[in-house]
Amino acid sequence: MSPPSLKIIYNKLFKAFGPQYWWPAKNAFEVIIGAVLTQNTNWSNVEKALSNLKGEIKLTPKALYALDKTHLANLIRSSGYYNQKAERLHSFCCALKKDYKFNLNSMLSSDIHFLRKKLLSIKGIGPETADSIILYAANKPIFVVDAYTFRMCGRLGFDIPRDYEKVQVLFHKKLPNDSKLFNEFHALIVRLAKNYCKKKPVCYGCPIRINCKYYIERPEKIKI
DNA sequence: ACCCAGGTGGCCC
DNA sequence: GGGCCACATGGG
Repeated sequence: MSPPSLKIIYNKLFKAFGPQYWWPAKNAFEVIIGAVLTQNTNWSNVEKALSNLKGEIKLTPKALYALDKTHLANLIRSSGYYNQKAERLHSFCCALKKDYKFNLNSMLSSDIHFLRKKLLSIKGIGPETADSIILYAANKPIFVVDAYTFRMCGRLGFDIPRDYEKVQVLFHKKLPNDSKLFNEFHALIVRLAKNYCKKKPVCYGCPIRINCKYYIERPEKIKI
């Protein structure tokens, strides 16, 4: 049995859940901060950290840069890994200051491939965080792969390794190069994961009928 | 008392 | 290039 097409999966998810209005932030810089804070972390913990941060400073690159790192770490404590994340937010601001004089718009309006390389060169920004920034802060078409994407692909029976770039190439190959579609699709996959397929082997009511047993029998491929 | 969450970098082989 | 580990909180 071959896995269904990605376009069909997208249509089913959209029909079931509707538009997701991502990213949950009110400007590009907030997207970036959220993207770093949510690394391997529950979003509700990130919201508390963001709210603390907003209570302390105006959310601009310059103001964040000026914040003492220990103080910053304390403010974002609820998001976990707070020392690392304070360091990561600071290094992003350093790069922005150094290469763009704190002008975020200038950075985000650069060429998509150049922007990705620039972001990946910043310590603490890996492929998923970089792509989230490109898609949700810069509004440029790139597909964001995450743990849920691997899980979904595994459970649907896609014959592909758990490899960020390879899965991304698959999505780019099978879908139109449309930032609006990439935006909704990634958000819908997160939505799907929050509603279904956590622990139960069969997810009743799941709009794309994921059956985890299918994957468990093929451990050499994408792990759940 | 576990287990998990919208990852990343460092170190080892 | 893959396999492990540290990083840490809050909710189920």
